[in-house]
Amino acid sequence: MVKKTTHMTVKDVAEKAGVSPSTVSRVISNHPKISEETKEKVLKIMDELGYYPNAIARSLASKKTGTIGVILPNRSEDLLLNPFFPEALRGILKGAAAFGYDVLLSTSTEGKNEMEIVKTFIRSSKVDGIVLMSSSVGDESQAYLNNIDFPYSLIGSPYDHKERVNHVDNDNYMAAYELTTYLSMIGRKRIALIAGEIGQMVTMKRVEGYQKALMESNIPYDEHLLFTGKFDEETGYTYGAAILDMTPRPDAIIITDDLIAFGAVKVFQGAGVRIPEDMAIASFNNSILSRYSDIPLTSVEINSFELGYESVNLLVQSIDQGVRGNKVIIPYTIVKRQSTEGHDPLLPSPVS
Amino acid sequence: MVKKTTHMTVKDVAEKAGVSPSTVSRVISNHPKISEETKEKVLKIMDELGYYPNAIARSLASKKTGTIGVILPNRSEDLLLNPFFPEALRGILKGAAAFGYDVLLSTSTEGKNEMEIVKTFIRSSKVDGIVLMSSSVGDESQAYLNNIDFPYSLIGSPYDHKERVNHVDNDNYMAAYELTTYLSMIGRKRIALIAGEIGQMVTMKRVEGYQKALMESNIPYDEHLLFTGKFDEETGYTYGAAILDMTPRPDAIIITDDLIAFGAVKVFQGAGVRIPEDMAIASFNNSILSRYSDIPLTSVEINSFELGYESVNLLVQSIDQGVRGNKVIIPYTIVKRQSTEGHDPLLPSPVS
DNA sequence: CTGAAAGCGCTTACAG
DNA sequence: CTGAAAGCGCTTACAG
Repeated sequence: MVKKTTHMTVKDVAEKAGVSPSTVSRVISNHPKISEETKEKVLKIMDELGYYPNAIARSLASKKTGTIGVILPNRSEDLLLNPFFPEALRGILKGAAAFGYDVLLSTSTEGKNEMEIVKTFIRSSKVDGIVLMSSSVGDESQAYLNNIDFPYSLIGSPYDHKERVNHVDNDNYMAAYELTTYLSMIGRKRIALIAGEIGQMVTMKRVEGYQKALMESNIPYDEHLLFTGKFDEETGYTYGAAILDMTPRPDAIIITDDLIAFGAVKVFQGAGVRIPEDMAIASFNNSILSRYSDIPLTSVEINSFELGYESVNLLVQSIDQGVRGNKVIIPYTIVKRQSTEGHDPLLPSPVS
Repeated sequence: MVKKTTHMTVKDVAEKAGVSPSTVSRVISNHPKISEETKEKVLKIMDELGYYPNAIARSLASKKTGTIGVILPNRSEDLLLNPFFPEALRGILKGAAAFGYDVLLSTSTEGKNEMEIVKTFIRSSKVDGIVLMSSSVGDESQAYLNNIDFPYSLIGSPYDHKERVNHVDNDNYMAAYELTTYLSMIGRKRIALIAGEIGQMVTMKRVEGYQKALMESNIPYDEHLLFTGKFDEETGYTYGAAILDMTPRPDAIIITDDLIAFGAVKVFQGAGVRIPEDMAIASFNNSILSRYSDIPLTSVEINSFELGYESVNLLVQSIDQGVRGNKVIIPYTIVKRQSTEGHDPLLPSPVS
């Protein structure tokens, strides 16, 4: 066991190099107007001494932390089951690395709501900016951040003040529109929609796209075919069963998440309903689940990684240049599989 | 848009409350020997002023950050596809919240190796302790941390200095032993093993348990039946195909990760090999994939969440009380499903 | 139980 | 291009 070496400071380096602490500091931050000569010299000493700048002290003096705060939705199941979050987080981490930031993650406390966490991050001066990983109607965090004009970016669409909020999203309206139109094109007449939480902006957009497509396909919108629950399997069971019992029964369902879709598929399989012959199913997120499922699911690839990466890009612009209201749209792709297309289940499913 | 309120400081609070900054500081940190009276008074002023302590300044003065650093494996695919990491991370976040710590996540830089990230976290004084999410043989991070005696805990088993390293793990030796024995009991004679990366401690342990069980079941260990690759589907394809071509062909495979197992299953299905009749398959992690798969997989539930949670518990003890060498074993469960048990695939698969 | 003082390790106008 | 000085907002022996 080696003794913990007492930490070197700028002062130590300065003395050894025969310069002032200010100069050492300038070398650390790569200040432009410092002579190559002294820079080299100081750098050499720093290396010799094994010096490394204390980030905390730098933060206190400079009022920059080099850290971004990432707010995960507090409902912990999301992080667990829904591949969207790890995948988007991976994009965020990649982005943070690329732009030279560290990532502070919100810790999921039961009682505390999201806004409390945001407030704490900011008031304790631990972060330079914030990424909000989901957006719901009337979101308090967004309101707070807009109000104090703190740099942040949003994965999803702002519920308000769109012109001021940096955000990255898919065109969920179009995605749902296209998906619905596709189902109509393959001959489906009664198309139901099972959505995750109604309060989410993403849900709103998808419902709108769905309604618009129905209208253009001359299928009357029937509010009894619209179900909203949670982003879990349970929701799929529940509404799958409800749909099963309807007369006339829908012949297609759009489901806003693969996990929900699984619940529904299970119900239909149990009841001997053939997919896609009797019931076409199309969902969102194109998670690994949708590929490996018993019946591979048609699903919308939303490119979660890109969503995460770009959220950091936007945030960094917001921090460095005060940018507000920037918007990035990430393309989606509808990946068609057996649950709508049908094909011999013994053949390997199309890998996309 | 409201002007960003200039931040209150201890000094402001002190003046308004008619006490010294020292006293305010003691109220903040809930110092024991402070009179209830002054405490109340100061608390009230803090509230009135909307004061919130600056965490950075506290850190600098106190040399405690209230933050733990979590090191994700840098191979980014892991985080993406393998449900172990998000689930363990969820446990870590929960633990951090419970013990009052924030979580700083390692950002995945291509070039930087894990130890560099650990070093940077520590030398920049950004964290009080570190959680290492995986352990491999000859792990440099562990060596470094042991050497400077910095508080950390490990998910997995230390490759060295077991007596000094706080760690939390399953009994992977026993898990593999039991799983192998089980396959032998149901009549399998040639049991292959496909493992993730050989350098991982977890792989070593499982291989040992497997070998021991074979011996006790009077099945000769055949090194040609041991395959090591990566934690991905590809590995499953490759070695699944290799096993398919063997004569005599194995009649069972233990696979150390559900994702790898999927690759293998796909190969066998494509070749018309019946599972489990011709080939029993058992894997690890009991991920959501193993339940939803075409053929539900027998898999070992390792309780990733608990692993994560306990790693933080250990770490906090290490930080606060200087504890070293504590060890926690998290129980595992073998969840038996169709891939070894067989049953009518039309029946709903057993949910566990 | 409370205060005055020094200090944590940097950065940054300011002046030259 | 470089240095002296003040300061970032707290904490913590020390003394009383």
